[in-house]
Amino acid sequence: MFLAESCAHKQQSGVCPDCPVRARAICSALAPAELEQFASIMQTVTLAEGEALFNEGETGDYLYNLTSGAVKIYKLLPDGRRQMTGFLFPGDFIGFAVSDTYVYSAETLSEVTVCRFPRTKLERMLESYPHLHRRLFTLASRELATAQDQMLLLGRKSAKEKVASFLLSLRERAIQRGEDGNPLYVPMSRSDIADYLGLTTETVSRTVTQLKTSGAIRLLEGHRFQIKDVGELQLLAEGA
Amino acid sequence: MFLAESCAHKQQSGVCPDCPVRARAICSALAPAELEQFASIMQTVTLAEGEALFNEGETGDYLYNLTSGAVKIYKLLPDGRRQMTGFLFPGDFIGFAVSDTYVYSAETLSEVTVCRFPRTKLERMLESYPHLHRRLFTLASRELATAQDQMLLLGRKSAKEKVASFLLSLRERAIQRGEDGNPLYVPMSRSDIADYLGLTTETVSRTVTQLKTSGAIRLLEGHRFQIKDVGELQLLAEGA
DNA sequence: CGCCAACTTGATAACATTCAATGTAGGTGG
DNA sequence: CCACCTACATTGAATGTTATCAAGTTGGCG
Repeated sequence: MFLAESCAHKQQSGVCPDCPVRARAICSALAPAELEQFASIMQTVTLAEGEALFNEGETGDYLYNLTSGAVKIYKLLPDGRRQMTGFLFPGDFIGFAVSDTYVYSAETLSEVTVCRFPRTKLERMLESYPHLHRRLFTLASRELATAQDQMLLLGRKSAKEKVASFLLSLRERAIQRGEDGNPLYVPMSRSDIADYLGLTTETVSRTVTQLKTSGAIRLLEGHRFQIKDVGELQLLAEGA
Repeated sequence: MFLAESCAHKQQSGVCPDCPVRARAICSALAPAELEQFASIMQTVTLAEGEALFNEGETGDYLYNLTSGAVKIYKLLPDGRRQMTGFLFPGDFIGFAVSDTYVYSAETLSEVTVCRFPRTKLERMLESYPHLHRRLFTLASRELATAQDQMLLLGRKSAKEKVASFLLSLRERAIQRGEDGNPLYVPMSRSDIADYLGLTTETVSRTVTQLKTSGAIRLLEGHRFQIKDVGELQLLAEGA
């Protein structure tokens, strides 16, 4: 829960062409010359685990693109109840904004590097490169579809279905990023998972144990899950 | 659950300039000349209550803009469990697509009129008018924020908080559309509301009764709710 | 006026939460 | 290097909110 100010700010130009996540990030819509201008308004920032990128309610001065590590996005109720609205991985864009303040909080789950864009400068650049809006629209639509899947999960699935769905979606995204997804790296705590799935830590723990006992998964060292039977998990995820 | 084919298809050009929802719809991004081209690829369609605009899994041949009436958007699990992902009102856009098939179903809650756009033609038009993507991005971002609020509701709020939040958000949107929002028109059934809030019809009914008994609301004729104490409802919605 | 669907109300049950205790692993300092 | 400490995870028992099952009631529409 520390602010981003405590971290190293390195101004780096000319690194974008070699960026490992460029194909999936917003930058994929840019020609080389544009990419250079893009890089000129951007800072590469490294954050330690547990640091806040920003908090709900703060003025949204920066937008981010995650290049390594993982980030959690959440909203809070006045009494402290928390709902994760997403987990972000390399290539993901952070800070879709409708208002001038952030409508959710973002915090690192691991050491993280991000490309940070001052909002005003990025907006000015978007004026000149309208095709970037197309890219942003695509990314936002995709996130919207994910959000709708999550609503189905939160509103209508049982604890077991939720956990199975969660593991499968993490795996799916890992594969999208070019990892093999099995064993699956699960960097978030039981409590983070619980707040993502609308459950308690205890229920998540019990359910994971059930899946372990039933032989669908196996827990490995270092926050890694081995999925022993993907098909089984897919059946569980949809309530079969 | 009937298909849209059974309804009247009226080709109407030149009506857009007078459109009551233009300011809030995607069309607000268009200059008069562009609007005319827009209208030329569009059909105005009227549907009766209970008709499907499209179903999850069908090829997404059309996009829609709702001009009157109300529409429900939902996803289904294989065993029939349903999650509403949204209710749409005049001015709302239907059919943000990431794939070539619809990822949810849309069905009318009342008699409805929509502007219907063939996807391929609209996409071709988007090529020539890139600023439309900006508009689409804004609309998608807004929907994304709404979806995140809904995740918080589904994952972390009690039945009472859910119902209170629901009524307030309906009211908020009615006000945005220029209606006064009190009494509030609630065109959806208890079952629709339940599937939106992740509850059962019985629980929604009981909770509404509670709100009625506590004096926060009053039920009027014709699917109308009078909110007697907005502040009270706002407190309930956030768990105070 | 009567019928059917939607809504309400009641009794019971289940799933997940809450409260509580124990177990485990990673990191720190002696 | 090991013991300790803390945070995280697991397990257990009891409780509670909401779901389920089952009647009734209302209201809209032919």
